Amino acid sequence: MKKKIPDKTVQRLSVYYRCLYFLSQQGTGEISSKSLADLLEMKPDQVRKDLSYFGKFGKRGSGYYVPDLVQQIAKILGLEHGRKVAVVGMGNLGTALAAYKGFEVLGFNVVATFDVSPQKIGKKIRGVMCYGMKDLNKVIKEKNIEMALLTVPPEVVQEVTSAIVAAGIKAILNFSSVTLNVPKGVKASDVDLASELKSLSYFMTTSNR
Amino acid sequence: MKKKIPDKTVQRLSVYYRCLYFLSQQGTGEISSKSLADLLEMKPDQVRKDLSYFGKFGKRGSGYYVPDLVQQIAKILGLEHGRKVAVVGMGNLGTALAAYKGFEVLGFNVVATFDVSPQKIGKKIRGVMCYGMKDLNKVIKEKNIEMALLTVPPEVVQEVTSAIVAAGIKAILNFSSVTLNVPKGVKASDVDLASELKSLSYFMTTSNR
DNA sequence: AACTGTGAAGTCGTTCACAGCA
DNA sequence: TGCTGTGAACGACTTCACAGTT
Repeated sequence: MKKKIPDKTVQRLSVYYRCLYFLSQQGTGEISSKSLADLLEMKPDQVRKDLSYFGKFGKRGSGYYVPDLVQQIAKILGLEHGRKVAVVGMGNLGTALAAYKGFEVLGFNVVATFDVSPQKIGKKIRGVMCYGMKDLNKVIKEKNIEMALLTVPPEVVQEVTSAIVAAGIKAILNFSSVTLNVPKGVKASDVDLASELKSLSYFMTTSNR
Repeated sequence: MKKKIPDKTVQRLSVYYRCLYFLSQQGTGEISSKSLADLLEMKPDQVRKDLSYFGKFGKRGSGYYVPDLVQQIAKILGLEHGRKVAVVGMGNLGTALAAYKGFEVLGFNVVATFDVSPQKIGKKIRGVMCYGMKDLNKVIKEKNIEMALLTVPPEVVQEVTSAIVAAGIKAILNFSSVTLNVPKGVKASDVDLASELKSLSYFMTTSNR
């Protein structure tokens, strides 16, 4: 529990979480690293190693008790209490994200959206109020929003980023294909759709893997 | 050029591509690994190593000639001639993807969309015709579509996947949070938004990195 | 007997450091 | 001299293999 935890392990923790959450809802009691690994198409060793970075959650001889493990992972990931999320930029992608059910069920709540368009400002979009950019600071602070999904045009990405960081946002998921420049203490992660497609294209043209 | 090329290298190739494409449009002639690395916030060594897997593109003493390098990478990534892409599932996310400008400029063309909704079938959405699921096979074969962006509900993901693979799709970008089961020869890649968010959440709660 | 937790070994990817060319 | 291309050293992540627990 004292060693450095690989990034990859943390990413996989999310995958375990979704799977275990599902299993717990199905009423599954215990599960072995082998069964869980099979479900996720990975090796049992990997599952055990990953979990062991955070503690000893399993029972030798039987496996892991699913409801407890879900709780533990939720705690590690900081999901015990719903996290408040803002969507900044309500174009097609932003609207899709604001409506995405996958987030809510897993402890993320979109509590505000932002856009520049006067047609959108002041209206509820998919049940969530849309504010103008000038209210960024006020709303983020008032509602205590910690995370943002950024889907604004590339030209204004950096400007908007500075504004939301100043307002207190601690984590950003960035959907523009521009690399974000954030101060220490703020975590940013990029989702680059075009890059994903290009990797696919490469793998299609070759026969490796 | 005979050795196995790391996956990570291929992924970065996409990043180099976008950057170099931009530079070439700006009229940049030559660039050193150092300058390119600075632009992308990476190390020059990494850039050179990555490129060297595919050949010797640079000139010692001066650097790389941008227009040529762009061409070379486009060729490696299979982007010389536009690739045809279908969007399957025209909910919010699918609609956003179909309209996403970032794809077209880089050699991907969305030439068909598919949905189950009678309100959408037969209409053009963002300039692209929307077909019913029963036409999947016909349209994909007729138009020679090679790649698909999958944004259908989890319940039908596997079923739809089988259908499009049977129709000849060779690469799939999967946006549902379900792991795809594809035959050998087909490359699938998952974009898992909720997982991304959860990793962020973890990094927010700790102070490492 | 079944399964976990974990050092040790192995594999994969990155960084170093320098030889070689323009 | 300036910068590429690349083996070699290093570091990160994965897999192995087994001791330990129920």
